[in-house]
Amino acid sequence: MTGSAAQHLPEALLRPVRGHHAFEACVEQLGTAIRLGVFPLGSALPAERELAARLHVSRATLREAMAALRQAGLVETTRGRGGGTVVTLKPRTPSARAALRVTAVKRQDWLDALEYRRVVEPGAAALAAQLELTDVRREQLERAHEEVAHAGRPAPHRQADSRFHLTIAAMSESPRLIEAVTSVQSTLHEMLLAIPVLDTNIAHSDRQHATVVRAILAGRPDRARKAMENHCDDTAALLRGLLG
Amino acid sequence: MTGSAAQHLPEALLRPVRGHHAFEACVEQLGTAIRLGVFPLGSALPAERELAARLHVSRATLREAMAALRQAGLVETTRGRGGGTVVTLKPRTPSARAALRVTAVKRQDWLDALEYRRVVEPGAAALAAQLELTDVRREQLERAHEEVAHAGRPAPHRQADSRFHLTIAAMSESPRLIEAVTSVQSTLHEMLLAIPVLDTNIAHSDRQHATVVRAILAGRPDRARKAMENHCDDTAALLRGLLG
DNA sequence: CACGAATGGTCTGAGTTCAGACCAATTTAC
DNA sequence: GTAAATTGGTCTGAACTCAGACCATTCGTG
Repeated sequence: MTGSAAQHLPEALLRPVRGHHAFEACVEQLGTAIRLGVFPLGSALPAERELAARLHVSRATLREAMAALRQAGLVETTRGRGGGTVVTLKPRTPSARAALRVTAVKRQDWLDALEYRRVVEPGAAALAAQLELTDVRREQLERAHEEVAHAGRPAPHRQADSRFHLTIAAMSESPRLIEAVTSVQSTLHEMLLAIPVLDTNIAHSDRQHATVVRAILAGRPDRARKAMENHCDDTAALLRGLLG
Repeated sequence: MTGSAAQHLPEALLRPVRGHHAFEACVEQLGTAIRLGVFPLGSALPAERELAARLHVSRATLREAMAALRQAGLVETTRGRGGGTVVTLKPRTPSARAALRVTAVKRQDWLDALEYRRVVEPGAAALAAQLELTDVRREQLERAHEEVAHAGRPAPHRQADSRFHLTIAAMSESPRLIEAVTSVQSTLHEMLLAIPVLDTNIAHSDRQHATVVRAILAGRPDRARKAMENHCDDTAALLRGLLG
């Protein structure tokens, strides 16, 4: 028996091979993107055929998802050339009531997301700082940062914050990291809807954003990572506190 | 137009909603686990009903996957009580010939995996070091480490190395990190099959493993992370060199 | 030996997903 | 104003996946 030491591994490793049905996954991904502000209010989603191709899903399945989003009031659709599907969802304001329904499993998942975030977001920031960014990219980053500072409170600010973090992830140019940050921001967004955070922290948070941006633009990976770690730590401490 | 700055995000963010069909995903996950040594030669897989439940897949689908693994010679199955499915695959020795078929896309994916690894594995090591490990866990870690040092060359050593890294990930107790490390080790394994590495590096690698283990057992997160970063950097440099 | 328990093997009917062709509405180009 | 292009809307038959019941084989227990 060569490998009895591996006894504990299958236990930890075997995980669901995929989450749920294809159309549910589409609803979730598109809904999340809309709520995070990747597709802001009034903007158009890609055409069905393109979207289906992007998500590796048949058009029929994608359309089921679109119907769900339409029914939920997130988007509206018009036909013909120049038509398409447009975002109609106004950013929601956090409500404390949702916090009551937090199960133990979800709580555990949220805490895990905070740990994970503190690994992947600083990693993405460091990677972004390490690359030679084009002028276009540098501008995108500065723009995303400005929008956070100038966004209204509280819902638009939340979306702008998500976009800021996702923009940094995109700068890393690592598909795996981009996916990791997207998934973690989605969970974070869910948490923040259930656990409203006070305005007081926003100024602090914005100062930390500025530090991260400076480090990335200056090409200082270690500094960028450290700055993002501080930011994640502070946010996490706040959320863990409110989670009890 | 509130969010024109987000123009670049959908481009980077929209990703396939799921990889492939369920049974292909099962084949991949189980095949990977077997090749990585999570299920060593001669060990038994969990019973079909349990595996199906674990992978969130119907038994019918799981059985299709099992049939594929059986046909590929990775496992053998016997019936009746005390029967089950047993691993028959001997660890493969790397062959240089496979390297010829590396497409540009795959090459890009491999390089991404190296970047990603350098983020998630040090993160997992730090998290593991930060937790209060039970005696059982400490022993599992030491055991996994010893096995790497004592494993035969080259294929069993490769498996033991995977198990070692996966063990550290499991110690982090973060489902997201465990999945990240599993996925990255799978890609790494694929790379190492195509790009054989010389024995010379193994001694160096083992010394780095020892440093990581010491830091984790001593409860020094920063030290553990740094040590794992060095290890990832050295492995990555080697592989990038051989990839050209 | 007989029975129970655990395992893989088989079957069925319903629901999901797919690829692709085709229809309908609308705007743009000429 | 007409034609082309682009978009969403609809339909079909095949393949995949599911849940669950039931069968066959083997081992341990009494």
